[in-house]
Amino acid sequence: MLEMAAPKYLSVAHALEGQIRAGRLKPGRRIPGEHELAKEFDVSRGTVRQALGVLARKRLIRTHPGAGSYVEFGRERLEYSLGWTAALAAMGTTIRSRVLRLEVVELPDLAAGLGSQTSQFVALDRIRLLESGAPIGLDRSRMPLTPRTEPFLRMDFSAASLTSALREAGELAALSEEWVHIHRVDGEEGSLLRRHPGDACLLVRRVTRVSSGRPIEHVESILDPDLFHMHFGPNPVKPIPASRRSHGAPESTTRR
Amino acid sequence: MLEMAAPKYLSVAHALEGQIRAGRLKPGRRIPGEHELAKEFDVSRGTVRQALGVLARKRLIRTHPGAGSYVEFGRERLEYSLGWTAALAAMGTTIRSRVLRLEVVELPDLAAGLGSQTSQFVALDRIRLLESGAPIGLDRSRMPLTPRTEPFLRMDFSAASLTSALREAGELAALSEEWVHIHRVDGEEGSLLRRHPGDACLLVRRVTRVSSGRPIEHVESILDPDLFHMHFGPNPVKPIPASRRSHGAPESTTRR
DNA sequence: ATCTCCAACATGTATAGACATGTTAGGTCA
DNA sequence: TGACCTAACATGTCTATACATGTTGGAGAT
Repeated sequence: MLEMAAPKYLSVAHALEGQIRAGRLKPGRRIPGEHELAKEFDVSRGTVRQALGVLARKRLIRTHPGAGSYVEFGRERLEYSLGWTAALAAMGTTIRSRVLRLEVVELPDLAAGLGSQTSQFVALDRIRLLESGAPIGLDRSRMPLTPRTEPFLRMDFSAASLTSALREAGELAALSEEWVHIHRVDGEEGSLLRRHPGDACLLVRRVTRVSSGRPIEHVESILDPDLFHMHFGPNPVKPIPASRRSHGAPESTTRR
Repeated sequence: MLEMAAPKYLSVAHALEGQIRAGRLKPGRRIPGEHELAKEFDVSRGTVRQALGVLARKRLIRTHPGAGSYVEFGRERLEYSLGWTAALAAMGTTIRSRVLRLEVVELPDLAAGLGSQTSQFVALDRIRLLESGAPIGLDRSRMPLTPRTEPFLRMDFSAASLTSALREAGELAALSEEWVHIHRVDGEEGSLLRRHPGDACLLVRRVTRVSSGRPIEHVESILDPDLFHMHFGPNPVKPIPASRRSHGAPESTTRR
């Protein structure tokens, strides 16, 4: 069968991707520049730029104006579900945290959503960085302001664990609930995470409660999607209510 | 403070995004064409195309060669965690399924990973479509081939529920486990889902087992990330092992 | 040996033009 | 009225050129 020719920019992207995945272009190393690739593939520099754009969106390369494009393939996926400590251990390295914000804020909507008795929260925002300085995540934690959490305002959370701080304050986590979205970063988030505005990242929203159901933490984490995945379970399968079962409704009610 | 001028293509993108979010460019409607926008903003058509590329990557618009670009803002997010049936009900509409593949395949690696006694699986691939025909997800289910699942090979899964079929075959789901990733679609997946290769989608991998631990289904679902999110819990928080707790290791061991 | 400067590299942005391919609407014909 | 055809629209791809901005390495001075 005669295969329709792909556009040149996709052919170039495919060829470079093949070299990256085969290890001929190695992680951390610079790939040939745009002008050089244009000569090599006998295409225009614009076509090369389009191809590199494809590779950049696949997170195979990262371009640095003035310096060149570097291979990023080979980064290991990390499991975030158990929090940063587990991710840290799995990576065999340390991560640094930089506190972006630590103050009291008034959030009535969040209070209503959580069933919190107070609408004042300790707001702790941190960016997580590899030793190299590369950002890998952004955390926005909100803890109801109580006598137990008020001392957090004077803690150094670049070095301290919030989970530990909560525990030591007597706030024993018993129940958590999570939502996972794809989140497209805005300009500020993009700037912090070294992403382009609109880029897709993993957003995990977690609510933690004590055994009585009182919320102790609400956190939204924006995670590098090429570094992290989520893992849940094993969990019991929730039985389907009998009324729904008896109908035996198929997933699709429209015949193809 | 003197603010550095954004590139023209970002200014154009921002202006159009503002119109979309303000409702002046309405969902489903065509936006002005590239030539018209070039005149309107007094920039080149290439600059307009770059701006539209930004909006396309943000899923605010979708372009159709020859026809124009249409606004997509306003699509509702759906929760996938309880499966297609729940998503379907929440949407207040039906979805159609198209079977792409239904056959027996040999998958020793998957068998090893699942602890399955057989390395033969019933492979059922389906694409999920809205009534309009728009694709919203892609499912690849693998069921160990047993006398109970062998009849699946002759079932019409464009209309039938796999979950129901398993239950009616006596395979009672008791335990499930899930992983959530961002997945960048390849050419074939992109073509099926009307996405560009490299686009980020939500990939949910779920393993379901009966109470004895025997696996009955392994499914990978690729979901439109702008339509779906995941929800987990409320679940009990797993206590941290005492040995780790006693060390009191902070999340970050490196002081800023 | 170190510092400074600058040329030569890199990528980013913008423009213009040409051609390919897809879609649509209107005119013509049966 | 419906079918068909085609012109005029749309976007996609490709090329070339020019200029802006960032980085790097080497030469020269101290």
